[in-house]
Amino acid sequence: MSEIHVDLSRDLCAARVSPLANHRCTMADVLRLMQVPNFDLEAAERVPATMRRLSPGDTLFHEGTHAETLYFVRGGTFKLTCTAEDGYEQVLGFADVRELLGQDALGVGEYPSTAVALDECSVYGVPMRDVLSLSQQLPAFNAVLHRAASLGLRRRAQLVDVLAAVSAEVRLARFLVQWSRRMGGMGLSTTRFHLRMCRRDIASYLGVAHATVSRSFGALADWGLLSVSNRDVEILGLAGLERLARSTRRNGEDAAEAPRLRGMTALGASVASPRLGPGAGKLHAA
Amino acid sequence: MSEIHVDLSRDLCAARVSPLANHRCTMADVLRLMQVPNFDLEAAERVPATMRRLSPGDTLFHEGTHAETLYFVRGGTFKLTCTAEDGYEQVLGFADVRELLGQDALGVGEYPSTAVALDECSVYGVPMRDVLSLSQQLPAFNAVLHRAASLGLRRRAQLVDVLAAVSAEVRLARFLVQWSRRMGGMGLSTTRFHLRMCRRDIASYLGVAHATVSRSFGALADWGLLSVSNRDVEILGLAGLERLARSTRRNGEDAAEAPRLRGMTALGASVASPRLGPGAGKLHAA
DNA sequence: CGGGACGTTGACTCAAATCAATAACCGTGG
DNA sequence: CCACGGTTATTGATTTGAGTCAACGTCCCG
Repeated sequence: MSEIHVDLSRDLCAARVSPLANHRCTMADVLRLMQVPNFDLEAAERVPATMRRLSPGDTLFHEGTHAETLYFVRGGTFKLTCTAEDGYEQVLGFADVRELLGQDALGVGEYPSTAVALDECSVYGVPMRDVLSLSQQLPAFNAVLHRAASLGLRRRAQLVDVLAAVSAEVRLARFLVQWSRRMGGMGLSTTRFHLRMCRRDIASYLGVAHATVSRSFGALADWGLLSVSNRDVEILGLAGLERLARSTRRNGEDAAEAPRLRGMTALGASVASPRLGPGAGKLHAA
Repeated sequence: MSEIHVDLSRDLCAARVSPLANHRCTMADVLRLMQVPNFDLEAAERVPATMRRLSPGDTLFHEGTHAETLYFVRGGTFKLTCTAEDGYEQVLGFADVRELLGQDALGVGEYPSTAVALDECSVYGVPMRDVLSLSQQLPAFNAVLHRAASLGLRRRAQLVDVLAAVSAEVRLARFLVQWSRRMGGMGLSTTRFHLRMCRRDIASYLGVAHATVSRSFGALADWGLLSVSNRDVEILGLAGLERLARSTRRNGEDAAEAPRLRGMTALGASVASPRLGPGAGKLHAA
């Protein structure tokens, strides 16, 4: 409700700054972005495409609207959601550089989800109705589409993987491991990063209440696996976090249970006094 | 553990009956199966493909093995799973006629999931390494692939939808509604059907304990929404079931119990007292 | 310096996991 | 035909993890 209001105002704001600013570019830019090794440069440059910038909170497309454009994320991070009719917003995932947005609309004609920019973003756009014919004309583009489809399917499997975990801590651990790998894949640090989404979004992605996300972060910090300050995360024990993430059904005890009731002396145990107010073992205290 | 043993023995058994029985056929058969309206028949008939039959329990491909073939389900139902290293098996979904199996392996070269036949099945197979070039040569095939990718993405979203539900009853309701629609899409009854999978598989798909699935079936039966005997389900109140499936976070009670049900009077609405004791509306009890 | 969104923490309650026993089902074979 | 083991399904008793509600602290932006 109030979120929708915010979205709209943000949209208007962005529209003022750059009113539907679709800069012209070509398919060659798109293929370069997608790191296609070699392709028919001349042909690609004859195919027009668009480029668009978005600010945090801007909506790239809304669930249910007619799908006119297939997008390629050039930079920034998007949040993909789908909204139940009672207003509950389920986060389906996050997309960053080189991911496709709107591919799941190819068959149906309207977007089944909403894409919202989480930070400064830019995308390339290709008209949806040209996609099929273009994929015939440009084999390189076709390959990109198929690879992206395969990757998209596995991205969704990741979400399933997270939601399938029993405990909230394990879900969060899996999410963080995924995020860490994603950061690594982009050449960034796998142990220190800034989460672009708010707790509520994480909670929705994990399928838990947002209060539980806070508690789980606290638990992971207590176990010495990470330190967290707001959206800045530093993973202290990546191996331990991965082990925890791997745990299923009640055998998570190997990785997690020991510290819980005991004073957790085994792990390094920098948790002198458990409740010292906000951030006993937190980052921002240092 | 024991399941693996069973799978292997079944595989061997099937291998005895029809040892790798890949019947020859052509791409034209595949395109006909996929209901492509018009295509280059001559060209399609020049492209070889294979057909294979499977019995219940047979494994079409194992997670992690080299992906040689893209499959098109010709008949029957498959279970898609992925197995954690500790042996826990997460059911990712079910596939029936006209769905693609192995498309998520296109980019990586090995299957990220396992496909097991739940009943008598048959599939067409197309060599994975030919898929890209074939999609260039046969626009109809290319269109099929893109449509399937889009549909596959939305199938996964369905699973997310189920796992995102708060209560076990709502999850089961969503699953049953999905299954009902799927049956309807195949021209079968939307209200009476036979589930091909065991409770354990349903539980894994729903992300709950298998005992909870039983209880949820019981609850739905108590509420007069369906009757169930083993794997045979009859939906008595499809509208009510859909309303229950739609409910989220805490307002599920509105949908499940008295208040909201008044909207759908025609159904009998025999939901007087929530606690009626076991087996109030069961089929086999009558 | 508010105001509003975001984040953390506590208390309470309840739905569901777990453990466990029983009962139905099914193919096999005496 | 029924007896038999194995798998699958239901149901009960008990415990606990996490949802909900609510209060408070924090950050940021106008």
